[in-house]
This record gives sequence, C-alpha cells and structure tokens, in this order.
Amino acid sequence: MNSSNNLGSTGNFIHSYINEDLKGELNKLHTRFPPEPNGYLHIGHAKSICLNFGLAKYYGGKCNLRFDDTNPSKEDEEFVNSIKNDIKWLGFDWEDRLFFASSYFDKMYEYAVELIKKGLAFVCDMSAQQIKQSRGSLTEPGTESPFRNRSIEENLDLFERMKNGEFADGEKTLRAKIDMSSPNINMRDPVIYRIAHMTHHASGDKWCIYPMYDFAHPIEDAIEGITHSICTMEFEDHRPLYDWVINSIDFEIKPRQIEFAKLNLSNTIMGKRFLRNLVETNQVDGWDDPRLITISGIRRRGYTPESIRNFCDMIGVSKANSVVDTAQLEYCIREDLKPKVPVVMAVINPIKVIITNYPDSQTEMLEIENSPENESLGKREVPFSREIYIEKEDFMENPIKKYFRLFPGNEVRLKGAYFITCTDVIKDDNGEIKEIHCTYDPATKSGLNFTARKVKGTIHWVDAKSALPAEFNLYESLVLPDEKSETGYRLNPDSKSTANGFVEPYLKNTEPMDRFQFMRNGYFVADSKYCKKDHLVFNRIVSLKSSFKPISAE
RNA sequence: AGGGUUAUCGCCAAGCGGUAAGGCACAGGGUUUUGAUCCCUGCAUUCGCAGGUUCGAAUCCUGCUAGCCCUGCCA
Repeated sequence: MNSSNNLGSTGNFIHSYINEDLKGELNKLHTRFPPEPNGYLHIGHAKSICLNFGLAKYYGGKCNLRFDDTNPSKEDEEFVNSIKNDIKWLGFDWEDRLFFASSYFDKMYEYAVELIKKGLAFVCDMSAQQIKQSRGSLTEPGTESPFRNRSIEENLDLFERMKNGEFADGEKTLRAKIDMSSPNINMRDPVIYRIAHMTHHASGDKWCIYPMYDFAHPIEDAIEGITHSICTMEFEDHRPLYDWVINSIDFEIKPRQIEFAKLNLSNTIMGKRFLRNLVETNQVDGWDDPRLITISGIRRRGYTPESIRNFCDMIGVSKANSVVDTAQLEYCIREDLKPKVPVVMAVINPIKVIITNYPDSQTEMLEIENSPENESLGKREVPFSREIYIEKEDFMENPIKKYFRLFPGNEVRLKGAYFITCTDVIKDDNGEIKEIHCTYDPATKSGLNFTARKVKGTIHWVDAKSALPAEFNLYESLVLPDEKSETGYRLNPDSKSTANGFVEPYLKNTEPMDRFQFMRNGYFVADSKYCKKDHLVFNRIVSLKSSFKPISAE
C-alpha cells in the first residue's frame, strides 16, 4: 500500500494555497497545532496534527505546538501533559517550539490598548444578556451599544481598571468596534476581552481579564510568524474577524487562515462532552478505554502511530463534510501489523479435544513459523499432546452447509500438527458438549508433505497441559445508530465482552503492549493496565477479514 | 438582510476546458497448513438538478435544489 505521504503526489487544496502564497519559498511555511488544554486528544485531532506537522515536514518548514489557553475555566495541566504525550506518540516533534497563548497575555493587553487608541475598541457595560439581545438575529441587524462612543481616554481608563480587578466578572467587556449590521454576526462588535477572576493553570492569578479566541488567535499566529493558520470549517465565518485583527494591529506578517473539514468516523462520536460524560459516569475505563477514539484509547487498543498516520494520509483533506468508514481505519492497522507481529495460537472460547489414539504420556514439540508474511520473525516450538483445546466455533455437531471445520466424521488439519478426525461427542448430564474425541493420523504430520488426502479446513489449537490461561477483551462499536434517539445514536450494550481461554506457552513472557496476531482470531495487544505475568489480558485490536458467511443450518 | 460553505461510485477522494486517478468496501476467479494474506478481474458513458457558452464542459456562465456552519463574556 501507499505508505508515503500523499501530501506530495496528489495533494489537496491547501497545497495550492501554500504554493500560490509562498511561491518558490515553500520552506518558509510555518504552521501550528493549537489545542486548548481542556480535554484529551482524539483521532480528529490526529488528522489536524498530521496535516500541520506533515505539511511542515513536506515543505521543509516548521510547525509549532501551541496551547491555546485563553479560558482558565476549562483548562488544566493534566491536559497539556496528555496532549504533549499523544503528539509525541504519534511521531511528531515540535522541537523547541512549544508555546502557550498565556505567555502572550502582556502583548495581547498592549495590542488591545492599541486598538482602543485607534478608536477600534471600546469598553462596554452591557450584561451578557443585553449584548445577546442587541446582537440582532440571523436575519436582522444588531443595534449599537450605548457605550460604543465612549472617549478613548475613558476606554483606556476603564480597560486598565478592568485589568486591575476593579470590576466583577461580567460587569464589563472590551469589544471591537466593527459593524453591528454586518451580515456576519461575528463582526457585530465582538467581545475581545472578558473579566474572569480565576486562577489560570499557567499564569496563576496575574490576570483577571482574558482575551477571547477571536482576538487572541490571530495575534498568537502573528507573533509566532505563522504563515498558514489551518483550522476547521466552523471557523470560516471567523476569518473576516481574524483578518480584521491582523490588519487593525498592522502586523508585518499576515498569516492566512485556511479551513478544512474535520474528521467524522462512522459509528463513533468525537465530541468532548460525549467523551467526558462516558468517563465521568464510569461507563468506560477512563480516557484510555480501548473503545474510545481518544488517542490514548486507540493506543491502549493496540493501534500503532504508523497506522494512524497512514490513515490520515489516506483519507485526504477537503472542505466537504464527510464520514469516513471505520473499515478504513481497521484496514490501516491490519496492514501495518501484518508484517510486524508474530502469528500465534490462542483459543478464546475453548472446548476440549481428546486424541484417543495419541500416546497418553507423550508430548512432542512442533516447529511452527512465526509469520507467513515475514520470515525474519523466525520459528518457535509448540508443544502437542493427547489433550488439546480448540475453538468452540470450530466444531458443529450438525454442520451447516459449506462448513469445513470439525464435525462428526470429518477430518481437519490442526495447524502445524496432524490431521484429526472426529469420532465421538461426549456430553454432560445437561446435554452440553463436554469433550470431543478424535483420532489422528501420524502420517499427516506437518512438514511431511502428506498428499494422499486433502482436508478443507485448518484450525488452530493449544496443548491443554501447557497452555496458559488468558483473558480476552473483544470490542464492538461503542455506539450504534438509532433513529429513535434524538442524538441519532445509542450506546452499544455489547461494546465490550470478555472471554476466558488459553494461549500457547510461547507467550509466557508477554509484556504489556506486546502485539500478536492470534491465528484466525485477529490482532491483539497485551493490555497496558491489566496484563500481568500471572494474569494475561489481551485486547482485540481488530479481527481478521473473513469471507466465511455462516448460512443457517439445514 | 441574512451570511458562509459544500455537492464526483456504498464510503473517502483526485480532477482546475481535451473526453472520469487512487484507496476503502463489495463481487467473481487463482494460490494458500489462517475461510487470512497474496495475485488477477469486475465495480461512475457519468460528475446534485435544469438551461446556456464551446469543436469539446465535472471543470466556464445563469437559475434552481439539498446538506453543513453561524445569534458564548467557549475554542
């Protein structure tokens, strides 16, 4: 598959903009990834990270990491740490360019004063409610604030007193003086500074007034010399205001804001409220629950950074809002893991098989290749003896059509071992199958190139005596579409299921985050929290593709 | 007085006036000690709709239609 960065060959509309702006000097490109530290990053952020850092890398430019921490009421140090960690894990490096909007508060204050002096901003005494009412509506113009024409001196004095803490929260705001009748509501004298007596995670209690996004962001970009400020579509309406700030302050560098459509994934919800609610009500196991599409969740699920980067390259960038099929993400992780991880045998829902003609006390070691995809992964020894476990699904007393696994009278191959034929089904008093009796044919031993008979099915197994017990977490989509719900979805009650089975003794030294393909079961990762030497826990990253479509019996 | 924006295969997505790339998904065939992988093959006479310009239109023009975003002292 195309593991190269599709930013080059085909490109997207952002490339055309960059080319037309930076003609000949593409290495001057300077982007930034500007998260607000108010939550954990999710795969939608990964798209933005790959875009911003990827563009810089592609053109030999730079990309900053900047925390847009202008609202102390929502932000926290915990989030800045998790965000840094996630970006590094994804494989991107901001080098020495780690910035905080809060470190520009002094400059922003000065720029606000400059705006006042130019007659472009005023202190407004209206309440939030009054401002809302005077803003007009989507179809009607707003009305001007009665405080709009205060003198520059009075505005300067009031703004300074706002800074000095003389007013309570909400008592006054600083507003840009633009146009109350603009069809763009963002231009109707937007608030650019608000009062909030609150401790900021970085600046502490130094400030009690904080700049609003629309004022702060263009300044942050300009200060850092950002050439292209890439954000999502909902900010398109803010671009005139962005440009207004840049032009009003008369920065020599004029960053260009470019909007792209954020990522949506089928059957998943990215909203911060949604994620936060699940975490806080303990419906999931923390922000890194393997079912969550947070970066930390998909990491614990077993996804690799390469697979996420490839996914982001693959889905492209455009302005059309779209929903990417989760199958595409799953394709990327299978594709990445396929040549990297060993293929071993794990029986998730075991049922015992007794090979009645196999010597009672004998155990032999069979040699099996670790990966048909990658010879360099070598071989391993797998014990085999009279009693083994196979997957419940690999046996049917009354087989459906086209079933070529084990059933009474049928012969199948045990991977890396022998052909076995089912001779008996032993049931308990309740009629439940207790064990399956088979016979084996020594002549069919793996590697002997036995060709006298053919079997249609090859199944995996583990030796009962030496197998290691293990727990398997299997996942399905966290949400399901539901037209009856007002949200359009509902939580999937079966999003997680746990099964107890066995793995080969080869896995005895498994470390958390080790990845494997469990033959015919899918790709798995040892859980980072719960997998211990004496208690193996594996999460299914993704199942294998399968063209086997069980058609009902009879 | 509303403004902005989008529309190309089931899902992403190239395309920028010269006659519809690619990926995912799906289907069929071959190989196969994973019903996996791999390998072939198929998958838009058509680009939201209707007109127009042109030798030639997904690309230009006009008019419609539909989706998404915008009335936080959030970002």
